[in-house]
Amino acid sequence: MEQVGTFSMIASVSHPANSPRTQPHPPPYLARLNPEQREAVETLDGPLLVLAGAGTGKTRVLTARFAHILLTGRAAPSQVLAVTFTNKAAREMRERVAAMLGRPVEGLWLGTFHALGARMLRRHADRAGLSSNFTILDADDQLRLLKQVMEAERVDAKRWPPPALMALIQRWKDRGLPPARVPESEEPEFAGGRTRSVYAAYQARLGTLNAADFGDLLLLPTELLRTDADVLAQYHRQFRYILVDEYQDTNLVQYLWLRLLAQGHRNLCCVGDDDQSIYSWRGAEIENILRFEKDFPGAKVIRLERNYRSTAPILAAAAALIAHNEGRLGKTLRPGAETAVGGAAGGEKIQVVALWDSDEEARMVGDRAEALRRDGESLAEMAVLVRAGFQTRAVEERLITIGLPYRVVGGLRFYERAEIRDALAYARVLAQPADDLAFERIVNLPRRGVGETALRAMHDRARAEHIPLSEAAARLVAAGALRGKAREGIAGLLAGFGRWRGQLEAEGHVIAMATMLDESGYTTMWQQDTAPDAPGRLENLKEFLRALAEFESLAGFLDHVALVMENETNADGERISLMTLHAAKGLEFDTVFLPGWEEGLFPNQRSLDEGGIKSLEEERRLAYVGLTRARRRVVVSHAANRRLYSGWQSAIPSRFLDELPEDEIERTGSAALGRAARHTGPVAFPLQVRGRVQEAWEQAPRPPQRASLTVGSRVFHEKFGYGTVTSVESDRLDVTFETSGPKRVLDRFVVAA
DNA sequence: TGACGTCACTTTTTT
DNA sequence: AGTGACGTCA
Repeated sequence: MEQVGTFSMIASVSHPANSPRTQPHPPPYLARLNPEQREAVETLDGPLLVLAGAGTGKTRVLTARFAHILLTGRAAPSQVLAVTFTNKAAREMRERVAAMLGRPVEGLWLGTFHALGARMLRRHADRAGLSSNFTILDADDQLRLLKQVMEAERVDAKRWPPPALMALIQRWKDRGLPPARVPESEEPEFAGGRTRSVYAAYQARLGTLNAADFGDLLLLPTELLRTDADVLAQYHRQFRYILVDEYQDTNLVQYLWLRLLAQGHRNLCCVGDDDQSIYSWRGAEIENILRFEKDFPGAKVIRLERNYRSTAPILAAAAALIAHNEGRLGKTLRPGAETAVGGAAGGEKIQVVALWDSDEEARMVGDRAEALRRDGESLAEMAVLVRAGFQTRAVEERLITIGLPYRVVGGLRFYERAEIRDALAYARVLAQPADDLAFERIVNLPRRGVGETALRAMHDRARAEHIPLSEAAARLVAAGALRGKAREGIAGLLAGFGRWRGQLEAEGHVIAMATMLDESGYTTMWQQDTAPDAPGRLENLKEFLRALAEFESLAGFLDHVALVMENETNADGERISLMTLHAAKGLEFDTVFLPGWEEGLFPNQRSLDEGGIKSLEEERRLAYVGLTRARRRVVVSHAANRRLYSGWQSAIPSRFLDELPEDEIERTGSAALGRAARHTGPVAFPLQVRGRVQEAWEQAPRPPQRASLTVGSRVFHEKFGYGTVTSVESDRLDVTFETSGPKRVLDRFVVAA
């Protein structure tokens, strides 16, 4: 995009008129908007909700609005608060705003909820009982800390799984509840009714460690704004305009934080799409967006419904699907004036492919992707979007076999690998000797003969004298309280940290870090490791140092790591993308494959068990997100049998398939033709049975004496072989198979033996 | 302290 | 099937 203005424009634009609409020649960033978009950009005063459907130009509106605020002189960059959900979105907005203004913008409060929360918390750390260089703990550290606290509080970790308690605490934090505010009535039947005291102890422990967990980054600032009128007033003065992206994904504490900040000027603009709310499991409350007009009286609501991304059949299918949801604000996507490809009338139908098993499904995806590439389509414009991460594996294997380049997005993340976390722990101890969690991780890594006994001694001493672990270790060494290897090992490590800190001062963080990894023996440990992945880990460590070198200080780097847990997107070469539906939100591709549309998997059974109808609606929104990622072509598929753990599981087609409009889809597939099709080759046959795959399924070999199947019946299943029925529940049978163990199958897939 | 065997569990999604 | 937690043994 060409540069549209500079700050020299500000003067000329801001003075003469408050309403830019009255100007004869609107600036280019306004001219290219449709009327609704333009209204969303120009409605600056008061609360505003922009309901932006998929592909309706949401990002364009947000950035144009941002630029508009600055260019009309309504506010300086530092007076606008812009919140996104992901780091990627924040980066994008920053770049686009800079492009519109024609230069980089300094002093912006633009970032993710967590990054901005952290920034605020560092400013006022003392008021939250922390010092400003507090450590941000990741999920792993949180859990380890909680386990320690549970032990100290004598809560049996065997009976009460720590992850469950962690989830409980996080949920409280998501709702803006510090320990003191959790009502007694919410004490669950868990941990012997002591969850709240464990929570309190956990928070206290965080305080002594000078650490905050992810939830605290929002909880503590919100608590601060709530209780400290001075701080609140300070931010009211500062933030004249507030912009929020993906509002449908906010949780309660994020809502409270925003509401407190918005009380000042009431210029709050939230952009979101209730049909794309897919994070309730993480505490997001779709009610936030549904309630907006009540929460902010006098709010204006603008709907963006013109979709410039997808073909008409895709939009029709998505609209029909999402119409099955009850709790919606209501909004229908329709093709925009100049629909990208195919025009409003044209466009390929949605393809629904029925396969025999997940292997065949993977083959279908690979073959079709390959065929499309032969026709000249770019692999970079194709994506396979799945419900659950494990589904990518089958596809990956197939893509490797046929040699089609792919990348898994959001799979294993760089900063979660063991060697990187180890290196980070070293870095943390270097930066903050009091970081007990990090110290504990590396004190015996590589092995230094520090076992349970030595560790316990350190813990005891630390607790008794209220000092960090590393300090306790030093005193134990000095007092000669440790023996043999442990003593030497710890003494050597502590001496090392002394040197490395000196080096940090003198020669900078990169040199110090590299020396530390070498001298501590950590690098050597991997060099001597004969495991096949050891060289790769060493390579990762080098990459770690490269990443470190891009930051000015160790502290800056550590913050980045905690908050920007992204995997480096090495966008080298053309690759088809594999990712979960969640990870795909906000992206778009020409061709989208949606495998695994089966009951139990999608909609996901576990999700349904937990949340009932609400969860079903969320699953449906996930399907909606999947469909609307596609510009030109969607291939949905489902398999009758899926590899699960070590064995196979049979499944029936997803109910979502029945919710797609028959006119917009084309059903093909080999599954319904049964065994014969599998032996005649990979060709996909159109079903002849009135296009209804469901009916074709029912034509599959069916036991004539179906009704006679009872507990104890001996049956035969195509995939699992012989077995005995252990229970019958309408058309579902539990069968213990002789070779593959107990399975739940549909009666139509077995015959009496 | 560390090596080895057994066992249960996994697969929903992640800032 | 692959993994991690846990117990037993040298």
